[in-house]
Amino acid sequence: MTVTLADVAARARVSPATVSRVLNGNYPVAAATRERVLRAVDELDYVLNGPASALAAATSDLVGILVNDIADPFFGIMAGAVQTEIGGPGGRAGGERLAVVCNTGGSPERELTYLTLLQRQRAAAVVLTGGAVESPAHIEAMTAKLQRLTEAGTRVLLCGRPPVPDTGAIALTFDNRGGGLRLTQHLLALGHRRIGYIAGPEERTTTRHRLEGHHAALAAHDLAADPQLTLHGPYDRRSGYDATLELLRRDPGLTAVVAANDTVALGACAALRDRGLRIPDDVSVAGFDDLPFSMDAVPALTTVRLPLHTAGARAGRIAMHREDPPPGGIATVQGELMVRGSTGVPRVR
Amino acid sequence: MTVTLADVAARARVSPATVSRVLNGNYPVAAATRERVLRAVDELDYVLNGPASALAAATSDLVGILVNDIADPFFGIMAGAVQTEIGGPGGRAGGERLAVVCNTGGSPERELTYLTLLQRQRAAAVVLTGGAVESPAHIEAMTAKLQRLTEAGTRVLLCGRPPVPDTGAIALTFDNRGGGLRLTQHLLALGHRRIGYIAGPEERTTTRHRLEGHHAALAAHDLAADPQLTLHGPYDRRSGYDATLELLRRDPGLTAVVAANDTVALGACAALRDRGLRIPDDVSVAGFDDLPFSMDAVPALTTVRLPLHTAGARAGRIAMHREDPPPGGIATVQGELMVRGSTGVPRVR
DNA sequence: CTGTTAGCGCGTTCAT
DNA sequence: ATGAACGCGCTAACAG
Repeated sequence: MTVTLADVAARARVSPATVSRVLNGNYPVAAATRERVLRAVDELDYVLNGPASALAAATSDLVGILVNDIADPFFGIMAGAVQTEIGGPGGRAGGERLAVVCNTGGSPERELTYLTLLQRQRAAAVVLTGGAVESPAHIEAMTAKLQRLTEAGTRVLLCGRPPVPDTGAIALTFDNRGGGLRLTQHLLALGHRRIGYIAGPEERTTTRHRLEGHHAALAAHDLAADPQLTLHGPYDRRSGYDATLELLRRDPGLTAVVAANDTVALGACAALRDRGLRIPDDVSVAGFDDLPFSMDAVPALTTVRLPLHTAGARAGRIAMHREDPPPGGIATVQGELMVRGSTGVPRVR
Repeated sequence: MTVTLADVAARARVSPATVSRVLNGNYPVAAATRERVLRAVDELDYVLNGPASALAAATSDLVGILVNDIADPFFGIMAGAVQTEIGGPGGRAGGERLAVVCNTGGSPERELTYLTLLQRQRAAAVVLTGGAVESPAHIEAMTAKLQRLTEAGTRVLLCGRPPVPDTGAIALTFDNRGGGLRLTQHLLALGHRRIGYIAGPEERTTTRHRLEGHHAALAAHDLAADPQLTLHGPYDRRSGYDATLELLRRDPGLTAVVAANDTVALGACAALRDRGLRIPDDVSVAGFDDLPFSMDAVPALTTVRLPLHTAGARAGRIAMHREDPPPGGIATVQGELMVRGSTGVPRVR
């Protein structure tokens, strides 16, 4: 029924091994016979059997990419960058890798399950993006799983994620703490003192690090963070909207809101507008990530730009052994403070 | 080195066949022996070899999703919806499918190459999203390729894409024409007569259909489309920005701009603001798709909502045979006009 | 440079 | 309900 390598070999009057060599292009083959083989391939419309090939060669051309939410450009940009670098379709043969993008939805269980699935596929590499859940149980399970993967020869990259010690995983970590620090420094320098903070989901590294930066900036001004002015929520618009209303309720004298990311910040802006407050005249707003839409917000969003594309591309190259891993297997990637129209000096009262 | 099914069998003191049966859960196995097997699996940390399994069973648990740009939420939302429905990680065994998201970048060649790669992996299903390139050569190549795939037992879904006749592919098509029609009708009803149109890339079905709707609405008012007021460009902010400036140059009396999609519309808004024009007082702006950020634009964007999530989810279910295909294998999905603040009556001059 | 020979690890008959 | 044996389609030695 379906055409196999043997069929091609028969038609080209060569051995199956020769066909395999032509297709993989790893061994020398006479130009004439190669031509015959390729012609036979075309004539028969032959398509290599991936699973069989992977089984025999004990390798695979699959690369896994784990993301929290594929619909969020934060992850889409990184995933896209990884994919362009792992050697997507280009020339006729070889080196063509398929990216398996796995949506964990932020669930630790699904994260582990997907890793098992990728291990099952004998993936060539796995790139984990976004923050990690910090529960001890999950950390332990992840450590074991990543160990198993690297031992099996799968290259493991952590992109925008803290290192996982003793696993052989290579980490390109975002400096969320530093970014959060500079952002709040900026607000403090403008004169803000009563700053609301809409944090991300609890028990996640990204949330904690950004918040730590915020606290560090406050501490440098001898200010303590008011626990009443810190709310947690998911990375969506709704969270920013609701949290902002709640913050205003708790402290109507608020002059600035720092959001977990740009999407949340957009929700915050909407809530402020609905309350009749002007940005930044009445309340300043800051985001994080600098997603593409942030510069088109009105006013444009002050935020911390993360080099998502660059980091993803680098992760992809390292995964494919086309670039050396950073010394010690760990690199910290800095964010850049982007001051735009959504932040200004606090109103005088 | 690596643990195989035989190792598990030995430890559980059963035959490899029994282990296989336990793992796949398709044949009756005594509860006691099943327990022994599962214990052995855990103790040995056994992970099934996907390629070997796929080779022997001649099936795969991979599902391909083709998108133009994974960083664009338009595609991210659909891809995420497909993925939730194809049976991601859930219970212990079986039914766990991996979504292979392939970024074509809008290139016909890469689209075909990815399809070959997926065919090579013997993918269980393939979902193609977004518009199609309309060149005769590509249509012919696609027809052949999709035929080949469906013949090989791969379920092919077109999500937000026109049908490809004679291929067995199931199509859930967006009514881009109707959406474009209603959008321009809305502007005409407001009194606009000089409307600029920033179309998507040329030679694509989505671009053509939305434009056709625009023209149909104009024709219904006995208006002809001014070719000078239609510009083509990619689906990005920059295109909207540049095209808007060019449109204003060609016709400073313009009262409305219709954009290929919301992202382009955001660029258009930015250009208008930079020119000192108010929205919608001086110029109305309309987008398409209703991506999440569109309601947070200032003013909120008038646009056509496409049920991206719903359509993706349905495509996923049909792909997995969990829902019947539409009659004739073709369904048209309507968009909904969302009138918001970015459109209003034209200025009086 | 090319053909021959063995598996890769698993699913699936066929027996029992 | 379980075991034995074969083959899925391909790659990787090893000859020649």
